Amino acid sequence: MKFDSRTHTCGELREEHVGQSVVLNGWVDSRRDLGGLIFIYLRDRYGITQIVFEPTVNQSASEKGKLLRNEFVVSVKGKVQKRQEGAENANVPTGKVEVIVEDIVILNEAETTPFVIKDEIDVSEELRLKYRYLDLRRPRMQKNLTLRHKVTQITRNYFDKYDFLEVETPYLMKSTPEGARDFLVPSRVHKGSFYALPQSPQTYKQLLMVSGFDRYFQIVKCFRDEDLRADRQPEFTQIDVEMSFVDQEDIFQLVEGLMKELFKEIKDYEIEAPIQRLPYAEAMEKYGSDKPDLRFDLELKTLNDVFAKSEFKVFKDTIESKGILTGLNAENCASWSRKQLDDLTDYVKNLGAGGLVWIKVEENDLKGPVVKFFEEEEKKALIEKLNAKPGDLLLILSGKRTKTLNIMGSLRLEVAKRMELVKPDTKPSLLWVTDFPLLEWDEDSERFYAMHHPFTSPKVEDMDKMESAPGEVNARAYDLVLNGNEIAGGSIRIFDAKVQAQMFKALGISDEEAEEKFGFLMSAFKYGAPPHGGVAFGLDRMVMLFAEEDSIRDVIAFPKTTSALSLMDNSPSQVDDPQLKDLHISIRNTEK
RNA sequence: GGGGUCGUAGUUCAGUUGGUUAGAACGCCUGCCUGUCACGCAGGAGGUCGCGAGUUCGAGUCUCGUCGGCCCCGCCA
Repeated sequence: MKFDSRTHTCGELREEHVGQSVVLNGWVDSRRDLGGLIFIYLRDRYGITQIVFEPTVNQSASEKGKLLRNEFVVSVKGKVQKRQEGAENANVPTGKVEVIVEDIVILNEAETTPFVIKDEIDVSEELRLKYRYLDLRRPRMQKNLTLRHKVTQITRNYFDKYDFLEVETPYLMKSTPEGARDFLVPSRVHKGSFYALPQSPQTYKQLLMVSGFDRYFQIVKCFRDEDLRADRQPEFTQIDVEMSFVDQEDIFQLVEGLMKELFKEIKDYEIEAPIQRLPYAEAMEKYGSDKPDLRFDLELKTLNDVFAKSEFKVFKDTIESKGILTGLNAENCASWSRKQLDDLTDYVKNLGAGGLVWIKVEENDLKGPVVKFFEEEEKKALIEKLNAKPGDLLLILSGKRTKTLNIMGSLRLEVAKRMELVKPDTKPSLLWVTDFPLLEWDEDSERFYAMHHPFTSPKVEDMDKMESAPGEVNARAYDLVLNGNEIAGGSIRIFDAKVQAQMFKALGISDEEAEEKFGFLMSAFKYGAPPHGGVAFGLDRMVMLFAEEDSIRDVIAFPKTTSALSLMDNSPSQVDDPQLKDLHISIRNTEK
């Protein structure tokens, strides 16, 4: 059904329309004024169509055509005609036809835009963000937002198909002590009190389970007041899901089904099912990451055994202090120059490593600054362990276990990038990382923090260690990883008030505090809470990966800069004193 | 909070050792042009070198500060 005066869009006309009278509306994308004859590319979100002004057809229309400039908004009426022999344009889907203009209305003029509305243009992101409404006219951005829409539509249909209800949860809620910094909203009615914007609807969706809405989902904004990154914005969108009477396997099935549909519909790609799984401990040791990119191997090997008796001081100290020696084999990279190796060394040093040991494998020997400290046996064992052959480059890091593995994980990605291991036709890698530790020790505050969140259920078999050895307890938590990006995470939740109390205790949260902050949840659990669990997807990241963009900013209509500013509307901004007064707020003097 | 990097015409950039009037391409404006599609040709306009101090006879260039973009560490249950 048509809702406006257009008969067709600018992406629609083909040879079959030749002879038809049409009305097109759109923006002037470009003009080629040949004097008498004028060609205009007319653009809307569906495509581009060439319209032609010929003085002999309509003198006054042609005169108006002369006035057109880029980004003018026009409505044209005319006849579709086949383009002349040799004048077709194969680069445009509508390239075999054109519209000969009989009448034109200039709906609006446009000043010269700060940048040309074209995909190929090279313009700073700063300017794109300032004039976001113009940036969004570019086909690339239109494509990205269309893709985003498609992902949410597929998602809604998928969950609807399986009886999930989309329920909206509040954006104004109670501030929580754990987790990210909250965005606060001052209460006008209640002097000195604040709402917080949700970091996620976690507690609400659990309460919905208690209420008997056994299958819930919501595509929902979440807010975290932390520093930004290419893949982190202060407000972002989650596909939030929760189910009752389920275990981990059920969630895996559900998610797999959704991923299958998304990949099929969007990339026309059949994912390999079941999605492979990797326990957290193994992911860390083999790939130095809890979200490993498995599009390539480059597996890390722990070398403590190889150098158990080493006299090389760095290795010896590491082994004595129960640290880790981890190495990887960059195959056929022995030809890397001294400068390249220095760059790699700087790379790991910037991440906090003491240094980088590099060894080039030659026909009959190893070569590198520290090889002289190695015994023959060690060399042999090293070659065997890393499966090294002449021409390979071996990289070794040593130090505290977790930190060193993390740095090695980053180095692994850097090396893969330099080796160009990911090619355009490389298959995507989807995997579940499972068996996360429940708790994480924080050196600074000398207490445990929940690795996932404080409502995550411990593994049944680890339950007895909750008091004796909380650091060794694993969680019924899982992350979905796509090409080295965490795109979803979830867990089976605690649904027993007693276990929840144990958890708060392990976190060093007093009964009083637990009651004050989460009393409503604890209380709800007393009235018949079903076992439940769920998952939440980072929609922005997922769309970013499908769109093959490097930043989630490119799949968000109006994103913030890395300093959390909106360059378009200049927010955040100061507000008038009366407004503050209403909210019982005064600004502290922060002058230096 | 910290590290890196960038900021010069509308845009993307060049600008030598600190030295005459800060350049190019694209865009824009004017004229010519009836088959262009990166149209072509001829001409023209357009600059607070992010901002503020300092050094110097002289600063786009050196120093310090500051604002902003991007990437990363910390942070992100």
